[in-house]
Parts: sequence; C-alpha cells; structure tokens
Amino acid sequence: MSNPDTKTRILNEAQRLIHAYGYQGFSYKHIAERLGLRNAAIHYHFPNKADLGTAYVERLLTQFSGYRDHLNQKYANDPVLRLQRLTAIPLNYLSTPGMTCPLGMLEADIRFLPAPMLQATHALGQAMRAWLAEILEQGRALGVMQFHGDAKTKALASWAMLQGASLMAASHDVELYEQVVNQLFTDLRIDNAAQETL
Amino acid sequence: MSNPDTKTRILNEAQRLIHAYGYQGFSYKHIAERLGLRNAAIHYHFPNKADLGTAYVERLLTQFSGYRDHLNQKYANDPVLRLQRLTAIPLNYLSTPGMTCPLGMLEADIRFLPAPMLQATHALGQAMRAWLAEILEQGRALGVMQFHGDAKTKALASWAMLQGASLMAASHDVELYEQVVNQLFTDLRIDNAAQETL
DNA sequence: TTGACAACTTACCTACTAGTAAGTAAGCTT
DNA sequence: AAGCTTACTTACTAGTAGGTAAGTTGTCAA
Repeated sequence: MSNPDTKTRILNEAQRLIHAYGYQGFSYKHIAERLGLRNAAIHYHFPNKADLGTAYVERLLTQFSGYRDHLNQKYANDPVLRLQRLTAIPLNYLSTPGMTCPLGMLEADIRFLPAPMLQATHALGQAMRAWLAEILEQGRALGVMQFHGDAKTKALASWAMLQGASLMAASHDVELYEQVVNQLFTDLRIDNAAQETL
Repeated sequence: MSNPDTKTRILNEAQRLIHAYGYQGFSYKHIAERLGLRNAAIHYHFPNKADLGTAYVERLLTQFSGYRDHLNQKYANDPVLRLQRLTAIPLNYLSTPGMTCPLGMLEADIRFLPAPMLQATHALGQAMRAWLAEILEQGRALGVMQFHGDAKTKALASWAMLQGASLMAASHDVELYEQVVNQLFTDLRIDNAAQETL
C-alpha cells in the first residue's frame, strides 16, 4: 500500500464532517478536497456513502464499548463517577464550536440514514441507554441516587434529555448542555461535592 | 386572484414535507409535483426557500402563541392541565407515522436554516421554554408539582427531554414519547389520577 | 523482467438542486 | 379598448449530488 492510512484519513474526515454538518450535509467532494484526492478515490475505499456512514457508526460503537467496559471495571462501585463520565462524552465534541456530538447528530439525521447505518445507529443508542439504566439502577441500590419509577424508563427519559441538550447546545453554546447535566444531577439528588469534579 | 389560496396550499404542503423530511429534505420540485404546479410557480409566491421556511416558522409561532394564550386564560389556575396540553402538542404530529414534530425537527436541522428562519426558530423555542418555566413555577408555588433547583433550569432540562423524546419517537414509535412524558410527570410528583386524563 | 495487484486519476453520467428570464392568458381598472 | 397586474408556464442556467468505467502508476513477488 502506497499510503496505508488513506482509508482511515477518509473515515476521520468523514467523522469531522458528519459532526459538523450531519450525514446528509457532507459529500464525497468535501472529503476529497480536504484530503487532496479525487471524488473517485473515496469511492474506491468506500464504494458508496452508506458504506462510509456505516463504518463511521461501527467505529463509534467500538470506541464506546471499549470506554464503557473500561469504566465499568475501573469504577465498578461508583455509579456517580460513571454517570459523570457518561454525561461528559458529548463535551468532547461540543467543545469545538459548531460541532455536534454523535448522540444528537445521528438522531437528527435518522430519516436520511441508509438501512445498514440505521441498524448500527440503533445498536449504539441501545447500548448507551442500557448502560445508563445499569448505572441508575446501581446508584439507587447503593443509595447515592434517588428517583421514582422504573430505572429503564428513567434512563430513557434522561437519555432523551441529554440528546436534546446536546442538539440545543450545538446551536447555542456548551454551557446549555452543562446546565442540563447539572439539573439531571440535582434531580437525582447527587450531592454537590461529587458534582464539582465533573 | 384566480386562485386565492395557492400560496396557502404551498405553505401547507411545505409544512407537511418539512415535518416528514426536514427543511433541507424537501425541494420546490416536491411541492410543485404534489400541487400540480411548476417549479417557478413556487418561486413566484416565495422567491426563495428561506422565504418559504420563514413563513412556515412564523405561522407556527402565531399558532403557538394563540394556543398558549388560550390555555393560559382557560386554565389560569391549573398548571398541571397546562403542562399536559403542552406535552401533548408533539403528539398531534407524531401520530402520523414518519412525521416529526416541529420542536425536534427544527432543532435537528438548525445547521441548515437560513438566517431569518433561524431567528424565527429561536424565538419560537424561547417562547415555548418560557411558557414551560412559567407553568413549572406556578405548579411548585401551588404545591401540585415538586422539583429542585431553579424553575428556568428545570424548564430547560425538561424542554431538552421533550425535544429529544420527540426526535426518538419519530424514528421508533410514539409510545416512546409517551413514556418519557410519564416519567416527567412522575419526576414532578404529579399524582397519577390527573395523569390519566393525558 | 514480467505480471499482478493496490491505489489511485481522468473523464464521464444521470439526477437533482435552487433560482431566473421571458412569455402568456385572464381579469381588473380606467 | 388600453394598459396594468396577477398568476402562472416554458425553458433554461449553474452548481452539486452520488456513482462508474477505464486508464495510469508504483510496489512487490515470482
């Protein structure tokens, strides 16, 4: 291979563009121009846009799974810390102005996603909601979080909140997302001292 | 005027298409085909796409303001009922499969909105959040709702939740939105009897 | 040194986008 | 009847989209 990581560079650039403009907001031409390639070169590595999009989501899923497993092991008995890390994920993206986090982004563009990409996206969403439910359940069991109703439903609602907040933050400012996360912690009656370390 | 309401028919069709596919997901061609007109006829009534989009949001804002004022008058002393009506708004849209409610839709497409449309959208969002904050504040004052922290922040978080939920519901099913609304009511410690009437 | 393969490029295609210029037919106004 | 206006149509533009077929170049293995 003359340039072993062109494929990776394409994927990286696609990710950047997806986070900035969404799935249907970027084109092969955009990638080609940024990387000094021609349109057809992208098609060589990713025959069609759905392949590229699916590769992007699958990489996200792999990254997320690794991070989740790592935190589950490292902070096995500290659901509050794990929740802090979970809610901090979008901040990595939102800190760059004009960038949305994948959470909200994919949900916003969901109508345009090709079938295989949609499937991968649903898998990612489900994995994240399941993790959140697990954290909440343990938090309540240990007495460090308080909430009413089923943990899964609470996780779903909290998830919707984070997703909505990350979308709003992308078009306003990051501070908005932080306010919502603070409210989430307040609602869960997590004491402020722990919240400070966020 | 030979056909006085062509303009309105265009706006109606644009609304339908925006709710189904988003702002950048519909074209003049789609409208023209549905209405048996030519592309240029749309341009005659709405010189460019931004004009059409802005007209759509402004009509939404007018409709919302009217509805809010009406409910504020009718249920001036019943914030729970007003909250139920507010959270029921997206259901009108979500009940048709494949349709998103304007709430989530506009937020999802926000990166593509032309300036004047963006302004109108922000005005609409702010109006709805302000109304929600007002309802929550009154609810807590009357002792029919319970929550911690500032009412405005709680409104922001709840708003993010509803927005996220309406987006998710559009790609899954309405029941998901209803679950999230139920959780919101549970979190606010609103008694179940009242909730039944939702 | 030949051949195969990887990693491209050139050149092209069809479909669609928003938008425009010019023309037309009907109706209203004076 | 003349002229203006409304509400369009026909025909077009420039630009972008995703995608493809065929050719080119460099590297490596036999």
